[in-house]
Amino acid sequence: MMAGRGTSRTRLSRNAVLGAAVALADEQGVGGLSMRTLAEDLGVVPMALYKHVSSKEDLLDGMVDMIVAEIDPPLEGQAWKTTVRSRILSARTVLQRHRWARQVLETRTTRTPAVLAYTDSFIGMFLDRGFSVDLTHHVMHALGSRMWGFTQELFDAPGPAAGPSVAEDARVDTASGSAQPDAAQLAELARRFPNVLRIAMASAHDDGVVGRGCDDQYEFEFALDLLLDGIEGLHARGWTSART
Amino acid sequence: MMAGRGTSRTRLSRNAVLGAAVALADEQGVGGLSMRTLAEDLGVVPMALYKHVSSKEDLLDGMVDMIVAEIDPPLEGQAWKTTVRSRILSARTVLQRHRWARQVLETRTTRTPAVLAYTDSFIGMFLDRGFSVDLTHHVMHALGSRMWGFTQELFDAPGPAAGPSVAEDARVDTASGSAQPDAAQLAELARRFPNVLRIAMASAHDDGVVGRGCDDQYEFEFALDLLLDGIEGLHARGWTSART
DNA sequence: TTGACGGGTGTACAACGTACACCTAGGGTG
DNA sequence: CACCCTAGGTGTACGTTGTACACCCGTCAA
Repeated sequence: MMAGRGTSRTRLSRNAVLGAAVALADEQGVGGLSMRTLAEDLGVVPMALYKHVSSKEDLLDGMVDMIVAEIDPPLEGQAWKTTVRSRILSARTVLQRHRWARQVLETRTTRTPAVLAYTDSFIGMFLDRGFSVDLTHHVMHALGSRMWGFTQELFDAPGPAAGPSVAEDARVDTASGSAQPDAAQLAELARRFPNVLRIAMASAHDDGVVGRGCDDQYEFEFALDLLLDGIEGLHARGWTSART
Repeated sequence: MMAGRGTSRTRLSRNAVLGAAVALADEQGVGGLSMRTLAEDLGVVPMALYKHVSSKEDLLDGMVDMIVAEIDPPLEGQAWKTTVRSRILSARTVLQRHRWARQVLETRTTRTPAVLAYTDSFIGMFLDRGFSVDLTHHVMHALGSRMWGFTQELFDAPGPAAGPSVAEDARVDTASGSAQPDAAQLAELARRFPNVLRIAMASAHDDGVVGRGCDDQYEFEFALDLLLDGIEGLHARGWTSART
């Protein structure tokens, strides 16, 4: 008796759990997503989830991975501007579809492989079209808040994510300091995320291609001035959005 | 016995509570801020806080108000660009000083009077320098993510915040729909936040000064294209940040 | 047949936000 | 002076959260 509940007792899986979590967050918001509500949603006891997800943090990381996968791949054979533009707009529609995502992303500290892969591909759209590493670096910072809020902490401590699934016990942990990634990890990193590495290397030593290393303040002002200069131009020529 | 704890038992106040909360969040992060830890910090029992703060939500709103007050007022008698630029940079240093703020702002739904006042003054920097309502509208959207993340939900449902202190039971509440602000509230609103109102009115009926009403998608693309055009220019002329 | 093991269960605990009843010090009024 | 009213701090208690730990069962390899 009490065998299942209507539907046949199909086994759970990490994907099933993540999928249900995303669906639940979509309709209830992130506030309505607890291990208990999610478990009930799956017709299972709360602790069952921990066989597929190591913690709620891990669950949220997995959910982010899922929606990152929804972002369209970059267009092929188009001008950089077209490609970047459509990619960003695709990311935006994904974030619109999952309105909890912005809030969740804001709290995430671990970069999972899926997120790194997206970032890497994103950087590639510039580098592959002949952008300099220097300019690409600044452009990524400028676009960050549009892509979504990954800002300064992108390039320091790239260690955490190397495994084929989710990093095991990886956590960035305030002031650990001793987490030096070993050579094997670095090599794996270089193979899978070459563009990230190029950018990271360039900003590591300030004698490199990038003028003054990675200065948050500078990055911020770079993006800001870009906006302001554009605005100034519109204002000067009496721009208006109306067809008039 | 147990009268106070070293220091004389000074009475609490809303400001004292908020100040302690900000200080605690500054050093512990928002995760380390609970009603219990905050109470202990103040040498008081948790429930005592509720005499000065109606809920934790209210506490967070108050904390936001506190740091908004730290942002410098706009410069007088300067070009709009100088004024806006320095104001945004001031806001940025405040957010750097209180690193929990970004995360908290992302979850806030109620706009308190202090926040509205800041926004209003911000809009004024453009309007007072001769910017059109139309352009100012779009510019505010474009700068939003830089100022901080108030985005589309700025202009719909302006009701909540009218009282001299914090709005009493105001909450935006999903799909309430029946919360029509009465005339008195509107008048008060118009008196204290005239610029907000002008922008809001303009986007309310699409025959107004703003071309197509307030279309989120359009706003997003507006800001995006501003950035992209600027980037394109830099790329074309081989821009680099190095002194070389 | 057996034994290991992947995966669902049950109980339990600490920490959270906060409702509710209570007590108490201090000050305005008779 | 006696009064009591009230602003503000206290104590207890409840429901909800994440999750540790022990358990148990169904499936498959040997």
